[in-house]
Amino acid sequence: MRINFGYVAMSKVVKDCSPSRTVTVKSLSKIEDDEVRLHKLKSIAKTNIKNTQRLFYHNRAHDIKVYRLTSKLIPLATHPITEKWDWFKDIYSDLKGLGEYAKEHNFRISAHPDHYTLLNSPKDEILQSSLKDLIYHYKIFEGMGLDKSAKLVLHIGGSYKDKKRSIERFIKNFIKLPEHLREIITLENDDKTYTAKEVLEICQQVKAPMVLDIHHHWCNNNGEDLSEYLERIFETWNYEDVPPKIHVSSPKDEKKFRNHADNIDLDSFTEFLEKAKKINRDFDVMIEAKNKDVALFNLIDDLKNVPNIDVLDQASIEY
DNA sequence: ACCTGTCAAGTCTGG
DNA sequence: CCAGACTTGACAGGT
Repeated sequence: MRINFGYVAMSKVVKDCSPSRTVTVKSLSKIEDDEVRLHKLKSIAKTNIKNTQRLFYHNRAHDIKVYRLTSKLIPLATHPITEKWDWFKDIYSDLKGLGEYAKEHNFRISAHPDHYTLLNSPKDEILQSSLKDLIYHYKIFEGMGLDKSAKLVLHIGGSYKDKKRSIERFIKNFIKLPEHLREIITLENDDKTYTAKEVLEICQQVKAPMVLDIHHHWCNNNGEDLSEYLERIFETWNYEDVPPKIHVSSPKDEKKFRNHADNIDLDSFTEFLEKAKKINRDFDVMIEAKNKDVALFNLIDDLKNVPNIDVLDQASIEY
């Protein structure tokens, strides 16, 4: 089975290449002239896209096919202060070029709306702003010309003191989403509230692919053994054009167990590979480590010394 | 050039 | 009921 590795948003190798530059609401509101204000937003957005393109060149040079876009590509895109700004029109040609490169090199693109995007909030205004955020991410993919193989990764949300009803509310709201949004959403287990088993059940019910986060599973489980669920988790991807994806990170330390370490611990990763071997199916690994792409290269280096593993190129292995 | 407090957003906990 | 933690890259103001 073949495993492709990727990383999140920014590189530790390419310098001065943030795709997430922004501006604060405070400093933006100090600008009186509308034109100057729009220019500020527009130039930050363009810089972010340009830097993402530079990261794409870097990814191409290092055989990296799996990449998560920053959610902050367009500064304050869903904030009321930019309401009058038609950002899509201003940067469409830049986005289009970015997407063409991604498609040309078969990149597998994803994005991860942050934890303020909550489809199961009991408050309608939170649901509405979450919807707005999903639409924002969709427009980025759309502008890039990506098809539904580009995925959004979401968590289920809060428990609101009644997990059962909160799951029901999630499902109700998820099903109501327009088709074009629903078909790009994948659901991930989190480190505090919704376990891998619970998310799997939701995924099966709403027919969404599940992204398994191994680190989150260690933080939050009811004693379930992953190997019992792995096959069914991967099966949620059966109708997709892309292989299943998992998230991999290592705990910072015993005390700050939920925090991400700089790099990936080899032993726990190979332990997972043993379990995955039984299913014998290709999958993608999103490395979520402080050292970003460097952590990916470090892990690949470590894997070179593991028996039965062939390192195919700088970012993929055969096992 | 470097340092430090602050930042759009929600939820949960502890006081 | 409210303040603070959560988490984290980047801004912004100061030196």
